[in-house]
Amino acid sequence: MAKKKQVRIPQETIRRIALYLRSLRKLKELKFNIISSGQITAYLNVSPEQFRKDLSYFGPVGKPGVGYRVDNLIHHLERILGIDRECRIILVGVGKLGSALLAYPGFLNFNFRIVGAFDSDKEKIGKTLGKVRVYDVSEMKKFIQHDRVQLAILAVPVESAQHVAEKLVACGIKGILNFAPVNLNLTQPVRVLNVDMATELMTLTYFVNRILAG
Amino acid sequence: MAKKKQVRIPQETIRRIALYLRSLRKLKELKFNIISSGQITAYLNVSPEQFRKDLSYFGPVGKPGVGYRVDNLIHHLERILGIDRECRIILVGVGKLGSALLAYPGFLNFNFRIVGAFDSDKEKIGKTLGKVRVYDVSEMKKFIQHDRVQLAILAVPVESAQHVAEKLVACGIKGILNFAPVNLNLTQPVRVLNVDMATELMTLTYFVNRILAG
DNA sequence: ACGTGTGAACCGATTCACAGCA
DNA sequence: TGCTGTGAATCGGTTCACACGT
Repeated sequence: MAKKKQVRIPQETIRRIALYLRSLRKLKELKFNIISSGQITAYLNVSPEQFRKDLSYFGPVGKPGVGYRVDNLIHHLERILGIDRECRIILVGVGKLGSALLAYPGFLNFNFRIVGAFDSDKEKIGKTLGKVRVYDVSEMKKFIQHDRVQLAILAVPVESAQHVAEKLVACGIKGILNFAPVNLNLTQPVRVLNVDMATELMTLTYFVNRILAG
Repeated sequence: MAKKKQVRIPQETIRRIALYLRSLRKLKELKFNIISSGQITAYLNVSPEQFRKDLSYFGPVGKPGVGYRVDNLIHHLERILGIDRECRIILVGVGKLGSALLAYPGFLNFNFRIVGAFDSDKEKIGKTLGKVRVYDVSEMKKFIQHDRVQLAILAVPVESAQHVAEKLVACGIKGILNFAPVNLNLTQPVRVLNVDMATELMTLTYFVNRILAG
């Protein structure tokens, strides 16, 4: 995955690439073979120039005067993101939200497989939700190391989030998708992405009030 | 809510203000009365300067040489975001994810109240989850207009998301928190915020591979 | 002619540096 | 002195404009 230049790649570029990929999958289903930057961005709130610029960080892939081969581009983007092979993930915290996430079909579509769920509630341990079995948190380390798991979804209550996150990092986890409404403080080289519904709603409220104010 | 200048306020500033608010609530619980920009940002991955700059868009609120009164600042930020009074929201799509969101306690903490849930499944209509009753989608308009609801959480399957979103806008909804993995195309003045778990995981995978590569 | 790829120009957000108040 | 508030400088990302390949 050779970066072309020493130029730093914006995080937003990566996020958009994930978006392009989702869109391309749909276009492929609809039997598109070749598409242009204008076609793919038409329904994405992204300009064609932005799309081409995003791709340019990773080297040429389209044909001037023609466009992009859909298959080719999908594979290219999957390689960039590192999801061209199966990514094993674990889920910690099998409450209401955690259970819902276990059933979320979107993950498998993109080569993510939840290999285990973990909780400290004896009631839940041993059960199987969807196709995923729930284990005791004390078994996390074994799992993470045996299956070379890099990513964890954290869906525990806010009180235990920091503690569990530290434990995950100690077990070797490199990326955390955090659903707990708290800022995790971790020193190790871990990447954390927060998904915070309440914060999103507050942001939305602000902008809605702006719309209504004119 | 007088904006001080004609300067456009960055969206990230608004998102961070929501973050500050969450943090301040916690500090208040811990009996802090006065805090400085350094104290509040210490655990937030935000610099004190950034914090002060963010606040500066909305006029002075702290005391030089002293800091900020926690109570005062909380109220100030709530007013900025428009959540100083109760915000009524609805939820559409009572599947696994929708049900989990109904039970999410974080909303109420910030003055959001889900006044109704909607689904097209006759099995679900009439039931009460948590304290929220599930209604037929055909009753949405009545609700939205009667309760002056501005915000909707969209948790329907991806196939119906665009259709339902259009319906919501037609009913007068001004902001949508969209959990369906699709880019909604809406022309009216509506604000859409997307929460897409698969996209987040892909982004995370990219950065984790970067960490491991050095 | 058409559409990609990309350096350059532009624009907006963050960081810096400091004036001013308690 | 300590900390806020903010113009100015810097930095990074997006947009523009166009050279090049088909």
